[in-house]
Amino acid sequence: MSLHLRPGQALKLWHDSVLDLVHLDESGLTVRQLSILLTVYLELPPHTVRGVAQKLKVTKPVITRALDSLGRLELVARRRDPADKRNVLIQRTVKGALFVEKLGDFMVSRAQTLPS
Amino acid sequence: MSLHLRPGQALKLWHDSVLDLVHLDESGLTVRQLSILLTVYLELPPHTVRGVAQKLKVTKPVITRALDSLGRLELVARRRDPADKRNVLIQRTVKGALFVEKLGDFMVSRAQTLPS
DNA sequence: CTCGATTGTTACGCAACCGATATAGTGCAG
DNA sequence: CTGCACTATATCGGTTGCGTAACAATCGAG
Repeated sequence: MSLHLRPGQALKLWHDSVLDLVHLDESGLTVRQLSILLTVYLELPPHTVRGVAQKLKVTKPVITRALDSLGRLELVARRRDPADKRNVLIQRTVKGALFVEKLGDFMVSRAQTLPS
Repeated sequence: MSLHLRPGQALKLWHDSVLDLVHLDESGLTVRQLSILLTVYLELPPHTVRGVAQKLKVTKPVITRALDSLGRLELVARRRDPADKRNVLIQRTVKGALFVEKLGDFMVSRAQTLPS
């Protein structure tokens, strides 16, 4: 089952959800950082700097710096890969999980108030 | 008709769309700037600095600076309100309209590929 | 006309981000 | 063991964003 959405509905949904996010004020976030966060919490582990960089099509330093920021906010954590110590595994945190969950709730809630 | 969406679906939809936006690389954008952009293009004019600031619950300088950036990108334009010259009216541009339209298309397209 | 209120902008000091490059640590083939 | 490939991070100069506070322009009541 594919979800049918008209452009106007889609944009309003995005707008409303982003507005909720801004109000949450945990929102010094960049679009890139948000993208990294969602990738880590929605896609299957393990996540490495290189892997995420490829997915977003940005350079590795961009990811490193974003992880610094997200780490400061305790939304993700870093751990060396014991198997290959060159790798850094990006891990989820309780705070990050709650944050992403809240984002999902916002969007679900906003979707219900969309005009037909 | 309200749109039914499960949290998992909603988050994946957000993730996929944001990823498209990042790839678009017009993506030095802040979440706040994106929020302003969508507000200007989805809500009924006129839009003033003060009005948008209230809606996002941020201070006016934040809006002024965001408009500087968005203006540099030609995604919005500014015009003095002839009726009350203290006001600045935030106006849409061709480039901005195309950009927002693309965002909507991304999201619609992504919605169709969501798992049930 | 005048003065207080309102609008948007600018100035300042600080922190964060960017791209590009250089570097340190690790793995692995030979 | 040696050298090369690969991972992530650190460093550099420059740009941009932030919050707070001061500011100029404009309106409108009295």
